[in-house]
Amino acid sequence: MDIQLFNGLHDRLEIFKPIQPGKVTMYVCGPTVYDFVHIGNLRPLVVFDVLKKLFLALGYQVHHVSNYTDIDDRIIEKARKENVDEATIAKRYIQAYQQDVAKMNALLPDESPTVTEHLKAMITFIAKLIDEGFAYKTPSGDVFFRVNKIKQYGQLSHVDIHENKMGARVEVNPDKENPFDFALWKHTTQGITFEAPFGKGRPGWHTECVVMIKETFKQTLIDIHGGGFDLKFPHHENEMAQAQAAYQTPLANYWLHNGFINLNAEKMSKSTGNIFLAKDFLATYSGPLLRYLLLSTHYRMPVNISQLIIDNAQQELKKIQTGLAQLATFIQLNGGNISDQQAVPPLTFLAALADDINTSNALTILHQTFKETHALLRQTSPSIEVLLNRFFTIQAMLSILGLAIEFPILTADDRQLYADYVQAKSNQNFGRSDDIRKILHKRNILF
RNA sequence: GGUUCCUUAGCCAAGUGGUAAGGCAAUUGACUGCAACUCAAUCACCAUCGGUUCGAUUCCGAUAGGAACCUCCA
Repeated sequence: MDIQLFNGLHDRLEIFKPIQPGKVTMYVCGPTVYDFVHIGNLRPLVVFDVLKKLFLALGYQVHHVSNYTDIDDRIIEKARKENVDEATIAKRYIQAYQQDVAKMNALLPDESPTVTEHLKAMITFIAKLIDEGFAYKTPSGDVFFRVNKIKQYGQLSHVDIHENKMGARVEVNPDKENPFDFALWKHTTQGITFEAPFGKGRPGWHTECVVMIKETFKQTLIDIHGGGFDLKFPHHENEMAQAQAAYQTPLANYWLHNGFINLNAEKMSKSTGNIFLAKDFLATYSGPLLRYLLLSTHYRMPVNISQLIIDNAQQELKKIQTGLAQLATFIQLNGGNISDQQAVPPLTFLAALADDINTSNALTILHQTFKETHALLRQTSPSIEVLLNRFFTIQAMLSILGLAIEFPILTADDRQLYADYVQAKSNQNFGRSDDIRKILHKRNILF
């Protein structure tokens, strides 16, 4: 099955062709660990997790890397404020992030490199760019990339370096040869600093991903590079420019960007306080709910979050939860054995996801399957074998979508209680049957 | 100013050059001891105005409204 992806490099849908047949190399820009992440930070996590699971389901071998930016001005600032070192801050928020990832039921990347681990390689990389004339040192000690040397610059984000509209909003550093030139190395004496042949300082953000890709994949060109839309410029454009300079490659063949999550129809922003931290959402609601919310919209479209929309999604998710629990219960009460079993999701389901990760359509197929299954359950004596088949099919779909939906595994006590319930009802002892019903309802067995 | 993008029923949302998937909510009916669950049925002139076309929600242009990026940002 062909996978079609919207490639931001060419702004069109393209059939995915891996560099090596059957293998996918995928790098997703990870969080800067200076604070707790908000729910928007979790969108790329979900999008690329589904894509990864699709690749795996289709038999690809996936090498997935996602970094932590652990050297950054905001981290340094926070460390100074709290009077601790930068590593303490980074460690704290990496741990917090990982807890969120676990709750979102996302597969961990195969590698999660950090800037501090790859500093030496970054310094070597920057030195090479200077040697080859792609970068220059300014009197103040910064090292800038020379965008004029890259004829493809602007390919990804459609910026025109000759238009020179930059500086309309921000004062341009007079040391820059071109306003679009960006820092590879910042000379500084504040916060954590590192020794380099071109001076004491710390690396700029855009270099880390280029270097980490080379270091982790041992390749200068990978298949997929992903991240949020806002990363397109300047971050990804600048990564690509460095790769063009150092490796003569565009760094990745497919550049994927997810849309934003808005809160009450406004961009999430710390300064305005319009922000929903992931840990708060996950504590108030659940991982599956956030997953469901994100999956119901195409990944390139914005998602708006409001109380109304959350409530709505909760209703929808409840249907799936109820449906799965009912199916699981019925099968077990009728002698079926629900144990782990491999099942293949419907072809239509995979095809939906293979069509530029159309999770919305994939959910439609999930809903259809539930509807058909409910119809089966209403029959007088449905085939357990057929129902089991349905159950595993649904499980396979949920697994790719990453929706961790719980269902009951009946204990002897559950079974006895259920038998009592049926008995009480047939004896028209409704007081007792209602009591038992309440217990079974709590156990996710009766509804 | 430059560059992207969006506008589909009360809500969420997919999609296509030949007259609109799916879900939630709602209404009606069935099932039930009563409920719940579930099932069935009902529920859209695809922002506006032009153009191209035998035919446009789908392509092109304009208008209105909204968003993002151009500065750290998922």
